Amino acid sequence: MTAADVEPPWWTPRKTATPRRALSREAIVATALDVLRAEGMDAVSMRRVAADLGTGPASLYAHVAGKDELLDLLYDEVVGAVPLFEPDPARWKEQVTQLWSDCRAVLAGAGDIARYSLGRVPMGPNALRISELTMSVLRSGGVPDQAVAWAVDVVGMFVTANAVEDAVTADLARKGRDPQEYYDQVHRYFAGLPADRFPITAMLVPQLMTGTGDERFRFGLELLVGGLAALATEPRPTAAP
Amino acid sequence: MTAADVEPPWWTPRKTATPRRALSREAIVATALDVLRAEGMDAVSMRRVAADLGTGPASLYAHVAGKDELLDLLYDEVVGAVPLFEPDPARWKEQVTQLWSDCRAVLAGAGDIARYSLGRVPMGPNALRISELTMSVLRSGGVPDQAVAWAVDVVGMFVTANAVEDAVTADLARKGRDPQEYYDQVHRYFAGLPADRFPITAMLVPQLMTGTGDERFRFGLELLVGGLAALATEPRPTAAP
DNA sequence: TCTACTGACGAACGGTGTTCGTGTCAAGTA
DNA sequence: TACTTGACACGAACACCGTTCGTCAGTAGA
Repeated sequence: MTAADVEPPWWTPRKTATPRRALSREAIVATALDVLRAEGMDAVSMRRVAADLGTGPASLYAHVAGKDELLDLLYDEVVGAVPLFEPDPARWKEQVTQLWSDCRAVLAGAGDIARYSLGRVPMGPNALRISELTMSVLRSGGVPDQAVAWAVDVVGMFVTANAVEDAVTADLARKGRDPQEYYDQVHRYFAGLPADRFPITAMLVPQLMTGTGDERFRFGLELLVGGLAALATEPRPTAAP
Repeated sequence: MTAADVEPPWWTPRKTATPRRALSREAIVATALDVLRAEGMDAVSMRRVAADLGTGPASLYAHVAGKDELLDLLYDEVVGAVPLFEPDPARWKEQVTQLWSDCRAVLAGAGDIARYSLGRVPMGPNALRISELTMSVLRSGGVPDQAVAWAVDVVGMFVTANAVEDAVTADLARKGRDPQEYYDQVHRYFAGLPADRFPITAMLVPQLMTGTGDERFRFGLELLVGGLAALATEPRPTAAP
């Protein structure tokens, strides 16, 4: 983490720079990340993280204000893995699609932490860099400023919600249940619905059950990017002050 | 509830039709709904619902498989308040916009239960009727079947995610914190960001902070509906391709 | 060397979802 | 009418959770 000097004001600063023992904010976040990847959000508890560090839960509170702050830190650590790049106005549509797809992939690959970030607006340094890049790319494509600002919000929601859905099925798989079994159950349920009251649902069962999560994500992303492109005026030169 | 005969197969059926005492699945869901509206999702616990019914938590498990099932039932009860209507092909865009706005309003008005439904696909009878109507309206507008099927998923996510965000701020207000104070804090944070590393974020602070939740929702909805309209093949009464 | 401070941590508080075993009462049967 | 049956009610307990308090120990500064 090279940008730790940009932090929301409500993140409690480390009390001292020279911890006497091995415990530290970084070690706590790293341990929590291990637990998250291995067993999902439900397993990330203060007690569990403390136990993995060989101590008791009370020890964590010297470095982290509480579980909420730990999850904030954890989330920002996760999205730090999203690859950034230089905006290219000629390829702005491909670039936003790439960026948001990467976000989804990174989030879905780190357990169901996306679920936590849904309500709040992520404002850690890494999340901010992603927002900045998103807005930079959209602006270079000629999307109006107000649309750029709101698009970050809207698409952030969409990406997060999609990652949650992905993580839920991944969680299903980890907990031993076969996701295919679940989908089969849903399929049978749809197919058995009374066709007089749910005619279209019954008719569209094949279409409803088609498509991987990724295909559905691409579909929604195209709707959104297409809508933004329709709002764009002339592409403007590279972002200048 | 007039359509209780359409239920997902994993909802545990009531054990008997003649409960000996006042406890029943309906009474449990109704009590949970009261708690949800009054104090939000966090307050909806087995113990709390049981206490409000004048009994202990163990008593609920004869009527409900567990907390997950209770929340499933609760969610479907909530979305039962969304008003339905007859599809009119000439006004399909206004109709979907209306329907999804109503969904958001109903969800946001019932605490933060939207948070729960994010991962799973809602399949209660009331949620199914909304899906059916959505697909009916989209199809009447000439949207291709595959796009119709996926749109239900995508827009469902969008609406739910939006309702969650609304509910979070509403929850903030209920818990005594002034939401304006929070927004001011965010405003100051954005305004204080180093302009050399976050030039666009700094530049767009006014646009980022503008707009009510409803305005932002409308913006995203227009992007999605516009994208769907662009996919429509049938001769459409309104705009031309 | 002494003092002040701060991180570590055992113990406990009040909460959660869920299960077990037992009690109790209403309906069905003889 | 008397008896049996079985579903519902529910107290108690289990295994967790986040968080706080008070104490202890060891280091940094005077």
